[in-house]
Amino acid sequence: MQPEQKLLRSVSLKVTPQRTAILHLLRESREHPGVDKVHRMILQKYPSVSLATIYKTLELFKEKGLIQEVAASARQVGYDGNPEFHPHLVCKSCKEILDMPEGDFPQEYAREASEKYGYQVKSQQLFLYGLCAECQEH
Amino acid sequence: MQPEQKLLRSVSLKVTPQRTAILHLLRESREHPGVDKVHRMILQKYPSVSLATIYKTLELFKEKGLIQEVAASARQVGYDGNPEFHPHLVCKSCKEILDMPEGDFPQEYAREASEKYGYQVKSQQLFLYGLCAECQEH
DNA sequence: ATGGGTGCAAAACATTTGCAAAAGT
DNA sequence: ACTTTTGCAAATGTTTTGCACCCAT
Repeated sequence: MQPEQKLLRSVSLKVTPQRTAILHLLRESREHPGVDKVHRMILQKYPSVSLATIYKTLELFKEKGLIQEVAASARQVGYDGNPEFHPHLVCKSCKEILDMPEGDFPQEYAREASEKYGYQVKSQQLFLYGLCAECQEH
Repeated sequence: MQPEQKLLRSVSLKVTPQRTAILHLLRESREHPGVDKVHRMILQKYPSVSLATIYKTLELFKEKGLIQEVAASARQVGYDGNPEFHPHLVCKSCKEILDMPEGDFPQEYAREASEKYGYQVKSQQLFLYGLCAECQEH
């Protein structure tokens, strides 16, 4: 059985081809596509999937913790099939979002948030904005 | 002369009451209001300012580096009158975004991005999501 | 005087909703 | 059989645009 099907079951969601495909897509790809791009990619295999389903599915996956939403900016929101928190590199030119899986998140900020502000920190996001190697040359 | 007027001049923008008020608002407040909230706040002093002006002005200020856009999530985008990069605490319950000005940004990630991925890092954002002290009690 | 800025209304775009039919358990 | 999910179309919400008038320099 595909790992996506196991994952869907594990959060008590019904297994449908659409869901399996969307989850598979996000878990495989190094990209963090937005709603529209996910739709276009899914359309290649399932030509009748509607945009509304993509919206509903991504929201659901996010709630269930299967994926994470990556808001690099107001106009660039992507979805990451890896729900673990890891830094993201965002190229301002080509807009690609790259994972930087190495290195744990710094815990000192979470500790400071807790000690100084009484915050109960649940998750973190670190974005590094700049130019990727490719785009520096052009 | 108000510091906002100096700032506007320093980036060669004409000084208008609308711009002065918007910039002042963002620099004073601890909040990081979104487009709509900025509009409502400005409306109290200048009842005829249009939403379109708010959009145009915020975009312009961002380009000029007078403010920074803070995208805590796809549905929560705010504007911060302090363009320096500092960690942000985001309460998932009350949606408030709090600055955490203390502590420099970790440079190790930027260095790693540069060394391993050839990135030229221009800026960073760190978000800590959780519950603020207030919201933990309710 | 003139170039840039503003407000309005319309256009474009993005997201959400309700519902009937289809599919999963 | 029962419930959930899907796709459609409409509704809603958000952001952008073009343009005439106004204002800061």
